[in-house]
Amino acid sequence: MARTKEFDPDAAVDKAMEVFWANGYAATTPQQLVDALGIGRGSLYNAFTSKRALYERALRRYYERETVRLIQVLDGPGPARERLRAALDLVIAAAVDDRERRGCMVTNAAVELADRDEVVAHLVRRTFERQEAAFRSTIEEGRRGGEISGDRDAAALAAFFLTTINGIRVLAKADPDPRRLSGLAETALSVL
Amino acid sequence: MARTKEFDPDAAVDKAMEVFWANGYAATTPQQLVDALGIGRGSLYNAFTSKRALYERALRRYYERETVRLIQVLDGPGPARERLRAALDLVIAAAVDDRERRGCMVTNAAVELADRDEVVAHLVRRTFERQEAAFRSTIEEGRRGGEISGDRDAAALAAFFLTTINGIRVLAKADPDPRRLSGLAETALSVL
DNA sequence: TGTTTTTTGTAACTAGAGTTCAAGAAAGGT
DNA sequence: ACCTTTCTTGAACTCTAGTTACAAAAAACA
Repeated sequence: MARTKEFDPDAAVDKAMEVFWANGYAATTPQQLVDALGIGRGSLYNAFTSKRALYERALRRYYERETVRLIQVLDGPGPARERLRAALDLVIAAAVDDRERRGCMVTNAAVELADRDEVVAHLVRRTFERQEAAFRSTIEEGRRGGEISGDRDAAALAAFFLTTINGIRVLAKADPDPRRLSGLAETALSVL
Repeated sequence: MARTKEFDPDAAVDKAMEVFWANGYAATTPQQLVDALGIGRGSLYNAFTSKRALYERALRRYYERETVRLIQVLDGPGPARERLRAALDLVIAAAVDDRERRGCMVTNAAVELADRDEVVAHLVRRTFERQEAAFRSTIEEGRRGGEISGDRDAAALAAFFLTTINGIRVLAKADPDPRRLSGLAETALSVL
């Protein structure tokens, strides 16, 4: 019938994700992609159509791979308050361990592209919505269990936490100081 | 002695600032700059050396022009608490009124370049530090006046507000909904 | 008015971006 | 074994980025 692909497209998207994540969209060149994926230019374009299309797949992959981790922590077991803390700690740990300071690819996409690319904007919004929803249900649980008092509504608090993690990612780009970032988490949690 | 420039370099930097602000660094082309500044390529490079150098000047100009507004509000008259609210409102109003969703050029620079460009990182840090300092002294004033109770230290709160405004700017890139953003300010202020 | 110095506009240049294409190679069905 | 199809490689192509070179012009001042 037909020749079979010599590379694994799924693995290739993972590698492309790393490149775009580290460099952003505009600053990434086809050459970098070719080098990182270890395939020829022809195969690259045959398999992925265009830089733009590959970026989109990479961003979706990032969502599946990285973004869910936050949600898993929030949806996990344990007291709601501790889960919220764990979620912030996860974001901080990711920023601190990130030697190249690539940050979060969704945050990066939001800032670099969301204002000019409707598809990217949509993807970013979707990601934010899911994270926000996870924050929200955790807060609601904590409220029901009497663990979280306060009177502020859960939706507002969820949006607030989403803002906080994005703010942390921006600050960490300039100054990924663990102590400073931990203090931020502490302060943010005090709204509860 | 020598011929004089036909264009105003200061005004040119302002225009360059607008272009970089709207498009980011990598996505901005010399052609766009030439068009926006209304000068020839020769003059552009004669006066500003390189795209990179012009970007740096544009970013510094942005700091002088836009960033001080926040600080002015915080350093202004009135009760500390109201000044903090006014500062958040300023950020939100800027985001909402920003039809092109260019966001804040410093936030954009932080995300796009701070991880690879030490000079930009330094500029961003400097900007953040000043804003943070303004938040801090406002909080300390409020504390002294008994207006702001709480026990959390002013430095931590200032860093927290800095995080919040950057988070707001990221969210606004994807979804600049005034109501949502106002709720965020409300929630953030409740830490006091 | 001439000299000097800098600007200006335009052309030119190199490098690489982003993509396409032609020719051969593997896979599998008949 | 052959045919078809899809893959691979690598060269090739176009276009523009980013910068430089240069000749003409124009302002300042002697």
